[in-house]
Amino acid sequence: MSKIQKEFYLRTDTLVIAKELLGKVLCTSFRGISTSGIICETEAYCGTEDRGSHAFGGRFTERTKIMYAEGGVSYVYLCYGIHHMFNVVTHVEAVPHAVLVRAIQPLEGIEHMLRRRKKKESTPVLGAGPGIAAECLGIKTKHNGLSLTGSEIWIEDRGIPVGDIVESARVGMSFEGPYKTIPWRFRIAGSAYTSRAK
DNA sequence: CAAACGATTTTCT
DNA sequence: GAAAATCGTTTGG
Repeated sequence: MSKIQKEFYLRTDTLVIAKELLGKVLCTSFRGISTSGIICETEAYCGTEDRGSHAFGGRFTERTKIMYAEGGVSYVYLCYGIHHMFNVVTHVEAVPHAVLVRAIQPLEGIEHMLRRRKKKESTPVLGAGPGIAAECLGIKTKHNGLSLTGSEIWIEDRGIPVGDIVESARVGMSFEGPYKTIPWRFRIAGSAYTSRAK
């Protein structure tokens, strides 16, 4: 197993990074509890031109400033007051690109995931969705800004074969224009662990 | 300081 | 298929 290094995230083509993250293993280790899962679905948010991005138009606030940091850190954001979204910040400093992890296939620590989700075994797709994938791994807003090359959150390349990648429009875009339908959502074809297609 | 809203999920009909 | 749950961030007064 090899942990992905900072150079991976510093590259400038966020779409390529989003696709390459598919099949990688997202790992967390908080307070001695370790969980991990294969990334099955991602979504790219690219900079100030992207209407769907929090950094659209160059917005720079307390919440979004972490997107302007150097690639290789986490951006965790609470949505609808309920769900934690886990993003990977990419690109060099001052360019607000990020990749949202939308779905994982649970690998290790599944019993912890079930406890966090308050489920027995009722949900067949434990990590299929941006909010619940983060919840499975125990990621909360307090983990915003953590380095992905540290010892609490990291991503490994275990050489898992990916196969075909399906591109589609992003979800939750409540505006009109080209960025509403641009295919910046990527998922592993045929995976049962991705969130449902629209 | 108050008000509106969101990169969603779950549950009920 | 539709509606509710729920709170930090953002925006306006």
